[in-house]
Amino acid sequence: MAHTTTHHSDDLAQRLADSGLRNTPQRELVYQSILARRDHPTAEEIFARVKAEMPTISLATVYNCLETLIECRLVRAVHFERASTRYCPNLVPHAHFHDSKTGVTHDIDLPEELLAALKKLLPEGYTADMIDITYHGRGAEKPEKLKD
Amino acid sequence: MAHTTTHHSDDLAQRLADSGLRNTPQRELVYQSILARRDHPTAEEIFARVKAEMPTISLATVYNCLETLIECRLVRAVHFERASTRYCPNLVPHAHFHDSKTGVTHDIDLPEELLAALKKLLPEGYTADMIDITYHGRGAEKPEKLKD
DNA sequence: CAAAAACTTAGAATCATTCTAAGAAGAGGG
DNA sequence: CCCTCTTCTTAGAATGATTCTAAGTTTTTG
Repeated sequence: MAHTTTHHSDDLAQRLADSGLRNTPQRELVYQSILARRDHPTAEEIFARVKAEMPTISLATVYNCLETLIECRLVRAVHFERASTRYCPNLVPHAHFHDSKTGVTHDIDLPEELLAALKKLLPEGYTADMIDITYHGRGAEKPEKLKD
Repeated sequence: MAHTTTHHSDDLAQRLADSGLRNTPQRELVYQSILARRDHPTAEEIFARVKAEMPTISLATVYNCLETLIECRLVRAVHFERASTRYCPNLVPHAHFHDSKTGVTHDIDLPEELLAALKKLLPEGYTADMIDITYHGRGAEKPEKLKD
């Protein structure tokens, strides 16, 4: 089996096939444009990069391709919870659990030592004013008496 | 010093005064409406609740009051990073550090044991598909060679 | 090749949020 | 009290990211 330098493209083709999806030039290009740099581009930025190679591509297609790549687990979306901002009077440091089935969010208390451990992961000279932690998952089948 | 049941209102008045801001019926009402329940309402939901008491209040005012409350550290915004979603090809579990000075985001590796510790905080029966961790703060004064 | 299915496209639509410009309300000084 | 300055509130317009729609293309399969 000959290995080429297009290793990641093979990944893409494989993953798409696994999901019963087609490999298209647009998907390939969007994927490559994300892999090309170790940054965190927005859809608009990706659109700009990709347009240089394929001037006819549309922004909608870029969004579509990104969604496909996320489905195939080749790319992660960073702030993907794009619903409305929510406001919270609980000022004790805590995390949020977002139930993807019900849409309900509730608070999870954070022990001091965990926060300390998280802060230790930062490189020298970096300081965190706050750490935003959100779990995404499912609650218990038999719902607890926790509220939104 | 006589303590009343309007403890939280006093908090508000105090905090506003500390920041050189006025205490208004709108700010009071928005604050009370968040304290009233232990949930995570959106601006629209707060608007709806508050409108019942003060039908002339506007959505813009609700947004303004919320911003004021956040300034005074009486309320937290949950998904406040409302810029564009960013996409990231790094599939190893990692956190993000968001530099509020430069707007730059970079990856922070997460040790397995820390993830395990986070998962242990969940109540019985809760499972997390993913945990989104974002630090907000400032990088080193002498910038490292880390990229966006 | 024909028909169905999967994709792409441009532009309209949506939704949360912010901006703008004008009007009200409170604080202080005379 | 009245004036003026500053702070707030308001309605509606504007913005910006994303999604939807409807039509056109490409691919696949029979």
